[in-house]
Amino acid sequence: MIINENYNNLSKGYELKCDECGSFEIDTINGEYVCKSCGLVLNIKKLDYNKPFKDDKIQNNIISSTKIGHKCERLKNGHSIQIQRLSKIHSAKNTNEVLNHRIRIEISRILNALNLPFSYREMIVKKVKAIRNSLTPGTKYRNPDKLIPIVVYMFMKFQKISINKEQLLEISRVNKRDFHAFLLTIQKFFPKYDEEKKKAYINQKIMEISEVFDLGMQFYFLSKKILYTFWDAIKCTKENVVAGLVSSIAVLCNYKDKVPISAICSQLNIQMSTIQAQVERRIFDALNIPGFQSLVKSADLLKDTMVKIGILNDNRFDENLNERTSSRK
DNA sequence: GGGGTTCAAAGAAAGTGTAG
DNA sequence: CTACACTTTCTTTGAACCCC
Repeated sequence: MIINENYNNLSKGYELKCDECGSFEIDTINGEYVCKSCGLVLNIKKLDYNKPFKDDKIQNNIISSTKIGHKCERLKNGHSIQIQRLSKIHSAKNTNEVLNHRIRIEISRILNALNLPFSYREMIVKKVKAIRNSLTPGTKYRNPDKLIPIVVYMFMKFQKISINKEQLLEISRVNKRDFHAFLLTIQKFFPKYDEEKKKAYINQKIMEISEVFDLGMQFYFLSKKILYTFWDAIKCTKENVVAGLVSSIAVLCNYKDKVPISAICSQLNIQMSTIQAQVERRIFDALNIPGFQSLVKSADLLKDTMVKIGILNDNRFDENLNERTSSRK
C-alpha cells in the first residue's frame, strides 16, 4: 500500500504513521519501515532517492564503456584485460613489417661492426628486398641472416669500397660455405661487375702502392702497362693478387733496391708465395720461358722478358725517365 | 733480423649426381 | 628446382727454413 501522505510528510520532517492501525510506533528493519503494532511494511524506502543535478548524468555511473580510472592508473594496472587486449592489437605487426625491421637492424649492425658508411643503408635495404622477393619462397637464402651479409659484400665491392670478407664472415650468421655458394647467384642482381671496373679497382691499388712506397708516377704507368698487356692471362684471380702481381713485376724490373716485395705483399694483405706462384704460372709457364728459380732470384730473367715483349723499351730510357721524374720532385 | 724461398695443406671454383 | 654431397683442379696461405 502506498501512502502518499507519508511520503510527503517525511520530507517535511513529520513522524511516520501506520496506514493500517494508525500507530506511530514505526521501526526500521533492513532499510524498510515496519509498524511495531500490526507488522505492516510501509511502502516508503528508508533511503531516499534523490535525482542528480542532470537527468542524464548519474553519479558513480561508468562514464563510458571502456575507460575506468585515469589513463596512468589503467596503464599501471597489469591485470587490465582491456588494456592488454588493446595493446596487443596496437603492437601487432604483419610479417612484412617485422621482416623490414629485422633487415634494417641487421644491415645497421654489419655496417657498424665493419665501420662502413651508414649512408648506403637504405640502398642496401632496397637491394635486399628486391633480391629476396625474387627468390622462391622456402629457399634458404630468403633468410635475412644469410642474405644480408652477402648483399652487403657485393654492394660494397660494387661501390669500390674495400670490405674485409673475413671480418664480415666473423660477425655475420652465415657460414663460409653458404656465403660463397650464393655469391655467384647473387651477381646477376648487380649490374655486371665488368672487367673495366675490376681494372679500375686494380689501378687504384697500384696507385696506393706507388704512393705508400713513394715510387712515383713512372712506376704507376709501368705497372699499368704490365696489367693491360697480361690482362687476359692474369685477370682470373682476386684483385689484390693481380695488383700485387703487376706491381711486383714492375718493382723487380726497375725498383728492386727501393722496396722489398714482401712489403708490397703485406701492404696488400697477400702472401709473397702467392705472387711467386702467379709469376711462375702466368709469365714463365705461359710464355714457355725455362729457368725460373724463384721470384726475386729470377728478377733479371723477368726483366729480359719484359724488354723482349716490349713493355720495357730500353733500360737506359727508363732510367733516364726515373731521373727526370725524381729531379722534377 | 729482414727479406726471400719452399712446400704441404687449406680452401675456392666448377662440375656431376642424387634426393626431396 | 634446390640443396647437398662428392670429386678434381687450381689458387692461396702459412710456417719452416735459408741467406745475407
